[in-house]
Amino acid sequence: MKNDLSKYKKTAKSVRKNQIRINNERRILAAAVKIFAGYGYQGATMRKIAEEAGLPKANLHYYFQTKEQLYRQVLDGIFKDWLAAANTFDECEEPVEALRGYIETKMDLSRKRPLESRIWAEEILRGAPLIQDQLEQTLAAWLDTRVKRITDWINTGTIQALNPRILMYMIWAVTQHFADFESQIRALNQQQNLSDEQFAEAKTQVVQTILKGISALD
Amino acid sequence: MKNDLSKYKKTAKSVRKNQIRINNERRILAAAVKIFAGYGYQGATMRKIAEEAGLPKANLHYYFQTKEQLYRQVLDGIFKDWLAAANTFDECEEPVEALRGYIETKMDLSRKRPLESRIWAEEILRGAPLIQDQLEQTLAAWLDTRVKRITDWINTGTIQALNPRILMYMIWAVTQHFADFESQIRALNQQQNLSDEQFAEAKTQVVQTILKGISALD
DNA sequence: ATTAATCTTGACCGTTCGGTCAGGTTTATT
DNA sequence: AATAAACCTGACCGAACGGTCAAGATTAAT
Repeated sequence: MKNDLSKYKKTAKSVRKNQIRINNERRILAAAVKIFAGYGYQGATMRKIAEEAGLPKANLHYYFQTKEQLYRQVLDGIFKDWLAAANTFDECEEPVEALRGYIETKMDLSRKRPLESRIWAEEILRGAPLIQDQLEQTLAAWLDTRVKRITDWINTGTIQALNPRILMYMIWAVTQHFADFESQIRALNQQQNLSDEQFAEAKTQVVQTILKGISALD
Repeated sequence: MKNDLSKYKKTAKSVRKNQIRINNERRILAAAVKIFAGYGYQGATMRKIAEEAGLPKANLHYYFQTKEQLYRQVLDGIFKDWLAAANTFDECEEPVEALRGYIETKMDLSRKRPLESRIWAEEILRGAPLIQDQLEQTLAAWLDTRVKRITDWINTGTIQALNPRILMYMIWAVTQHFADFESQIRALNQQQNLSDEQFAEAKTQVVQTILKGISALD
């Protein structure tokens, strides 16, 4: 019960966590993202994370009781980022701009946070043992709402008839591929990561191909 | 040196491996595919693979000296399947049918061999530590040749101008997504894997979207 | 200044890992 | 029938794992 948050209710000042705790939790989480992304859940060790964070291993267990709990918090952070990006889907009324904005946001996320994308991908690859509930509830609800929007577009003749779910799977697949398969792309690009120019070209082509593919352009 | 193959050169009959060896290697490899796909390289243990194969753990080490060597053979098998599928790209002269055939073959492979696709994906996710050479040589050479074909199509005006590499990345991303992210798709499909009908629909839509997206249709 | 709460950490623990090996059994060769 | 080659496996090993703990150091509250 060392980390029981109820202890903070005693004084008004400590309703907010101590600065020491805030700093160390942040350091540990940042290190955990790097190590989980680089080695996977099983391959990551508390020792490696501790080294990356510059703290003794026992200190990690003071802030996060178990490796699984630390991993869960990392996943929670990733899911929040994902949902924030997902909301860009609703910013435009019109299908072309809504889809373009969403695809571009997802591409930017892959570019800026590839480690998080890889942790997510590995979790799904392993059968989503820890996030199945979130997928079946939060993600499924999010998808259902967007499926309805796309269905409306189809019914009003704004875009061609298609299965909206499969469209979303395609968008997720392509955008996340640039983060998840980065090492393969690098091996096929003279052992160099995509430059900013190359990535910008990829982003444009992905948007164009998908929008054109569903007859939303021309 | 127990497994040194030179021992088979002694007699004409044993140039071919014994049936016992053939059978056991096959059993172990099949079990290894299941376990590596389900738990990842680090999460997979020789004990789990032995249980799945119905053999004592020490017997695995008789046929495959180390876990890494067993894993390498699994990866080699996957790469061979991948290359076989890749050759369907060259079966048609014409871009629409060449691309359609390749996309459909990749979709079928994801449907029939999802475990292998996931093992491959995890290896890439981890930075391709064991297959970097194959990516940089065999795969890069394969891609270069197909890039030239696509460039010819562009130059003759058969398809619109685009970056052929990015097109291939998109095809790989989308087709493999149906194997690699199966658990996510299941969570979004009432906890049911895609039925044959649903998968057939996905296959059609993926082909249509990509071909239309590069202005190869209509 | 004193006390209480929080933070820090080296040393340690039981478990499981990949891998080894001696010695027995089965199969192939002559 | 005898010999050799190949196969089988329970018991074992050192290393590394996640996690614990007591005791000291630091910070916050009074």
